Amino acid sequence: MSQPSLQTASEPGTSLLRAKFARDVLDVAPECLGMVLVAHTSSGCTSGRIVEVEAYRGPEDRAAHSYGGRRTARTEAMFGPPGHAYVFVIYGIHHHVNIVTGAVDEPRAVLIRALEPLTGEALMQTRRGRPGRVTPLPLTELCSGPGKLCQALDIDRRFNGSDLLESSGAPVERLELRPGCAPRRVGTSPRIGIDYAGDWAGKSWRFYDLDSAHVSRTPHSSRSRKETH
DNA sequence: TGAATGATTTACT
DNA sequence: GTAAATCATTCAA
Repeated sequence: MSQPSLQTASEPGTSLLRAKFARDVLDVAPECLGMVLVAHTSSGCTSGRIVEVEAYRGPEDRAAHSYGGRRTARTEAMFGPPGHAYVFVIYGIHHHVNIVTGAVDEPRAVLIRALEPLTGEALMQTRRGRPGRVTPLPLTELCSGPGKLCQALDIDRRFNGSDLLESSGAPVERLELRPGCAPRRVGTSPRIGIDYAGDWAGKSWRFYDLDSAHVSRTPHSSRSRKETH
């Protein structure tokens, strides 16, 4: 435990922060809680604090797209350097965004499942609004799911493979990950929507801020918890 | 070339 | 509680 946490990383460049993401995805995932995801797009800037994530652990994890080392056009970004984005489409409708972890050729990643909106709430409402809806969505419904937050922040595959840690010289449209404030208490649970993965579905590789009202769902009887300080 | 399948969300009963 | 929406991606042929 001699390594500083993601939250306290301060550096002129990005090499130190990137080194954090080069570690095992199971160590990195809970430390992503509290970090801030910022989306700079042509229509404006939106951001949110990460309050829920899941770890997908490369070739041995049957729930991961890279299970068995499957390296395809879709999963290519997961084999790239840590600190980059892996964005994919699910159900032909929704986008999901991950933070690539581990060394190059280790296809492991942290799925971002929920955010607490910080900036650009009006823009999020516009993007998340459905035709016919008159009243705005509750704040807790804007980014409380992996598909919802991608819609709110206008994240799609144009960000696939992009560097989340390098902001200088970046294109106008970019995704950025910044250090933030770690949660007081971290809850764990099995991952959502991967029942097909057999024994791997039982692993408690979902991590969330126990004190946040912005998680995608609060487990009915989750007793697993751990204090962070 | 074609069939099967989702790391989901939303609306509806 | 159940079901529809909707298509990129994968894999078999």
